[in-house]
Amino acid sequence: MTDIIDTPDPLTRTYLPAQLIDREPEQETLSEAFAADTETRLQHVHLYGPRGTGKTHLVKQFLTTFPSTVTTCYVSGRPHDTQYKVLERLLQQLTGEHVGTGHHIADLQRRLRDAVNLETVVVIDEVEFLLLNDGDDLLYFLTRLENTAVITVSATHRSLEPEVDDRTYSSFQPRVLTLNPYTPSQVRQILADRARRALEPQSVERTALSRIAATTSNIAIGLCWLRTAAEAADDAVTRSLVDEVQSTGYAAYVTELLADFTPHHRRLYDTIELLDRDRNPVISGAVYEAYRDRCADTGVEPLSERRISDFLTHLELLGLIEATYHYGGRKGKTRELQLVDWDEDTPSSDSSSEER
DNA sequence: CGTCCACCGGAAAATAGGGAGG
DNA sequence: CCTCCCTATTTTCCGGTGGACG
Repeated sequence: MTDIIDTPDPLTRTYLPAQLIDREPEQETLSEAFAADTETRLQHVHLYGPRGTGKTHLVKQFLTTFPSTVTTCYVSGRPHDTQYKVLERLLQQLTGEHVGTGHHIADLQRRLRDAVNLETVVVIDEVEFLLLNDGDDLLYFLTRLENTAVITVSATHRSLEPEVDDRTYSSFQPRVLTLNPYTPSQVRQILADRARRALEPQSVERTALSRIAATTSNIAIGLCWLRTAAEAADDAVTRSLVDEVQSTGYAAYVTELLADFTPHHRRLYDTIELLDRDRNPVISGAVYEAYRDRCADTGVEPLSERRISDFLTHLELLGLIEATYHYGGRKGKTRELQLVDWDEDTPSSDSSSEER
């Protein structure tokens, strides 16, 4: 049993490649928005792109291009889903001071206002979680700050206009940037690049990558899948090995996504996965009942139905489940839930692997 | 045309924690 | 230590929804 993994880093989602593949136009647009000659006022930007299109990488890469006269901050709205948490994080990044809990929001806002005497660029990644949980107060505050440009990033909202108050949007007025999903050949190229950096030379079959690329355009899924295959490989990642570990790879992706959430999120997801075996939509009430039973089996105190309703929305925002909302009608007011079929067009006996 | 499905989702309150000043 | 302020998480409460069925 030989290990074909030399350096695991490039196969993880936190790995930031020095060069992004096929995102030059977007990098261009970003630089334009912040070009020195566009008046004195910094421009706000909203970046939209489905999961696994390289939003976070693009924006992090972009932050490194600023001269030292500009301060940059990066915060993700997923763990930091309240105004308070984001402000706390920003203060820590800007001034190094660590504020605990228990202070007034207005107090943190005042301290932050004092801290941004230099030009500052603030990125709020996965902003949909912040908006869902705590509304747009923070966005209103930040976009009205002097010397500060805000870059919001979302995998779910193409525009934030319908999501925030009019007064917030009017001070935000972002330039909107959209990332399109990668094409299969781009996915293959990106995965090949990562594999070359992480694995032994010649250890990945070309058709193995094609198989992944033909199944998903989400790079994060692709990476998990490839990594899972590489970990299981004896001496090479073959196409059949990739087929073999397909569901394990996706499971690893789910686990990675849910790692930032509570064990109840995980339990809830597992519950739906079980109910979804027959691929029929299931309504939220039934999901809650099954969840409660599951808790009873494991001796865990279940959360309330209202709370779980919010957690279902989280899973939906993560792109793990699909929900059809019924606001009344014969079915009453409810949601029909289903796992996302991420590998819908998985070719069971495929002969049309793209080759070039 | 009235009724009913079934829980969405807003609001308030309960609970548990921390910080600052007396 | 007490008091009074804050945030965070979860529970409790409940009005409201609209198409199909009778």
